[in-house]
Amino acid sequence: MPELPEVETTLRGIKPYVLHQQITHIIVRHPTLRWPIPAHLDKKLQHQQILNLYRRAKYLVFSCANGSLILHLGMSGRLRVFTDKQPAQKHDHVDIHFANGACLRFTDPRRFGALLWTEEDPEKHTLLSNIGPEPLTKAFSGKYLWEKAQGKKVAVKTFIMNGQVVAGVGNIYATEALFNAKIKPNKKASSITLQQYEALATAIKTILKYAIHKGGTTLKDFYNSDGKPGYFSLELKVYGRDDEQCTVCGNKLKLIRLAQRSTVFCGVCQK
DNA sequence: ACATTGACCTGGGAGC
DNA sequence: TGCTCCCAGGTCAATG
Repeated sequence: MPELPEVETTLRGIKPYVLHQQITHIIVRHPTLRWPIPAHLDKKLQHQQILNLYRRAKYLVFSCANGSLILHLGMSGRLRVFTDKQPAQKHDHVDIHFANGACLRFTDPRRFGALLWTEEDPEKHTLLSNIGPEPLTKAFSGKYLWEKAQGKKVAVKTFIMNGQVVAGVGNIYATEALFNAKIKPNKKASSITLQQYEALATAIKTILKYAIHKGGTTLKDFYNSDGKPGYFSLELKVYGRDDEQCTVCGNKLKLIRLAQRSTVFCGVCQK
């Protein structure tokens, strides 16, 4: 499920219940995720306090005195907090229990998610060390994108979905941002002008902020909840709307595939 | 260095 | 009802 706004919303939802709390034990029911959960994770985490909890790209980092847990939700992962006993369902793979009685539960039907342990600076871990700037920081700008795109022949959509270019822009928000910036997704990255990249950087920031704002209204869904979080309350203008009419010009929206990902756009509005 | 494709998994919906 | 096929919000690893 998660794109950056959903991961950010998850972070904000669980933070009040787990930050500064001490772990009593963890239960691993299904250790084969994208990579195996380290066998010694329980021993490493036992009795540790969560000293810091933050998001980098779509990764969540739980820092303790002796190392850090790096967690990714993959395509279908969820985290929820329980304070009462809830029987584990089919895809509830990991529980992290805290001294305050809270249980942080990781659920992931497709098991593309990951829980890894590192004892170095998490930023130096191979998964995090080559990631581009966070899209909601000043370092991410139209000028940055334009400079980075020089000599790049990939489609502009594929370019902005590359985590080494910018962190955490997934298929939905890439598709939507390109529509808002009026850029055709299959154009070569190097052919996009500085002015267009400025519009694109602005569109990415605006839509991510808006989606996080929307997600913020559903924070309760991470606590003692069986229901699905309110992802996608966002009104999407093109994603998933192929063959429907463009909301701006009425033209029929087209579906193409770029780097094996569905891509919807308006052939009239996007140049 | 860059670009493309395969791989990892399960579930849900369309079509027959 | 049930089978087969295709698709899904990610991204690393291998290959050209």
